[in-house]
Parts: sequence; C-alpha cells; structure tokens
Amino acid sequence: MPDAPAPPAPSIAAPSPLRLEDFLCFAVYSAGHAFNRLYRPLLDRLGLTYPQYLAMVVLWEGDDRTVGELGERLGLESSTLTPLLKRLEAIGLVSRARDPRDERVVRIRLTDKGRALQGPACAVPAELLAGSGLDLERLGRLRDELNDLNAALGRAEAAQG
Amino acid sequence: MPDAPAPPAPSIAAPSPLRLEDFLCFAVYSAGHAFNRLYRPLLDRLGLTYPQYLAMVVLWEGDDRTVGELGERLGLESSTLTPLLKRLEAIGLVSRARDPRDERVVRIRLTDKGRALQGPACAVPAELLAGSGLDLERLGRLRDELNDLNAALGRAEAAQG
DNA sequence: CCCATTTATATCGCACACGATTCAATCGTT
DNA sequence: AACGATTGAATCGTGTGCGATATAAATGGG
Repeated sequence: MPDAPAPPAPSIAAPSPLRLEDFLCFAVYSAGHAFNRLYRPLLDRLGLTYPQYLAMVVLWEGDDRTVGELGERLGLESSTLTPLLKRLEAIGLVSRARDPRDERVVRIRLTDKGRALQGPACAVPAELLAGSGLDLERLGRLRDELNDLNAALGRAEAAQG
Repeated sequence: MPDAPAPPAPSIAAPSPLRLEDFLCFAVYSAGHAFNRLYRPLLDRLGLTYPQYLAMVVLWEGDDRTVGELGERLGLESSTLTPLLKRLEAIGLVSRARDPRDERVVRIRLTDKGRALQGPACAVPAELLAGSGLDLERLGRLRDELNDLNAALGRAEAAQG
C-alpha cells in the first residue's frame, strides 16, 4: 500500500470493500487539515498562512536561496512558490531579485522585517504543543515514521512516475 | 507538540531554533502531497481527483447522504463540498436533490454510473500498495497512530477554538 | 400566527497546489 | 560564433480548502 484496508476488519460480504477509516492516506489528509486549522489562529497574528510559515522556516534556516532550492526543500513546484513568494514580498518579509551571475535564477532574501519575525514565530510550535497535551516522545516517533513513509513514497513515485 | 523540535538536536546557539525536519506538521504536509502525486495517475484513469475519490468512497459505503453528513465524515465545509459535488454531478456520478421533507437539505445519491465505478476504484489502493513495496502491518500501525493524533488535534481545536 | 432564531446549503474572495506551457538565459556541440 | 537543447522561473487553467456572508427553510416563543 499505502492504503490497503486493515486485516482486523474482515468485511465478510461487506457491501463496500473500501472503508474510509482504513485508508492511511485519509488519516494523513485529515491530519493535514487539522494542523492547518490549529495553526491558523496563531499564524493570523503573524500575518502568515501555513505554507508561508513553512517557507519562512526554511528561509530562517538559511537566507539567500533560489526558488528551486526552496521548492526542493518544501516539495513544491515553482507554479506554487512564485505566487506565494510574491505575497511574502508584498508584505515586506522577503526580497526577490534575479541573480546577476545567472539571470534565470531568482534569489530570495529575508528583509529586516522578515528576520524580525523569527522570534515570535519560534513561539508558535510551543504554543501548539501546550494546547494539545500530547506526548512529545510519541510525536517524535510518529514524525520519524512519517518521514520514512515520505522517503518510500518518493521512491515509489520515482519508480513509477 | 505537535511540532516541538526533537530533543536529539541540541541546537547550541543555533542560528535558527526551527528546523523543518523536526516538524511533525511538515512530515504530515509532505506525506499528503506525496499521496496526492501517487494517486493522481491512477485516479486520472477514473476521471477523479483525490478529494473526489474520497467523497466517492464515502458514498460507496452508503448512499443517499446529505451534504452535511458527507462533510462530517470527510472533515470538509459545505463551501468545499458543494462545488466538488457539483463536479461529480456534472460528470454523471451522483445526483443532487433537495429533500422534499426538509427543503434545506440536499441529498446526494449515486447514479448507476457512479455505482459502476466502485469496482475499478477498489483496485486503486492495491495498485498503490504493490507499487510501493511497503510493510502492510507497519502502515496499519502508522494509520492508527495518525488517527489517535487526529482525535487529539480535534480535542485541542475544540478546546481552544 | 408572527417574528426571531436556528439550521442547511450555497456563494464569494483569497490562497494554495499542480500540470502544461511559455520565455529567457545558459550550456554544449560543433 | 552559432544554434539546438536544457534549465529556472513565471503564467495559465482547474480544483481544492476555508472564513465570512447570504439565503431559504424550519423551528420556537410569545
């Protein structure tokens, strides 16, 4: 799979062999929406959307990246990133400029305002943690499992794509 | 958490206390995109998008549901579902009709064409499984962990929302 | 019975997300 | 030097997603 129905449900002559709860992909899909909903009110205070926040996290890790590098890190296409980065530019958090050494490349840099947002942004995950009462160690294991899954899905895509 | 950076990374005077790999929410976000990309070529043959496929799975489980019931099951708002269901209607897979007993309610029913799609659709998860070479038992555990996480995130949302 | 409230769906505006395409700049080969 | 192929980003069209709002139908209190 990824999504084969669980054996525990025998489904003897079941009318539908497809049960939504058995889909790993649906669990992932739902968790994505749940995170989005939980992050929204916190990120609203920073004036960021959730994907914009992730892009800023990458930029806080290291400045002066190309659109392609950001896309590779985030798993997004230029057709998604270009408008997103233009919005970050419009609110004054980043600058976008063609690299004079290679005019095909656009380099994304943090502005002072963008850098200043890092402090408040660091508080966000901790706030979420506090509000959820979840076991940190277990969440870490889950994250590692998901990253393994992502690697496997990436290989599957490369193999069949 | 949900997203606290892992303890294993001490980040002694690290320039950024936020590392993308440490985010559970990013692992979920990426897995969602990965599933979408893997499903796309298979679902293209059925003429469905990934969310449309999930909606059809719910309808194959049981027909004649209201928009609200589908939204509850899928975790989607009417503002998302209404256009999606209109597209399913446009390609002839479902019918949408006001309930004569309560004209506020719209009932979604499968057409013959929609029911006929169930057979081919059942093959899709198995195809994905075959193409990925993943351990079924481990995937089941991961799904269960994610569903626990979803429940916890739902509680957190209800508490703070 | 009437009006205020609630409920179910639809509409609108904004922001992803991607595939297909386009365009300019660079690279490779000759 | 020239030109075809490749690369990096942007653009376009389609389809989610959601919050805010709208609308119509049902409900309830007086």
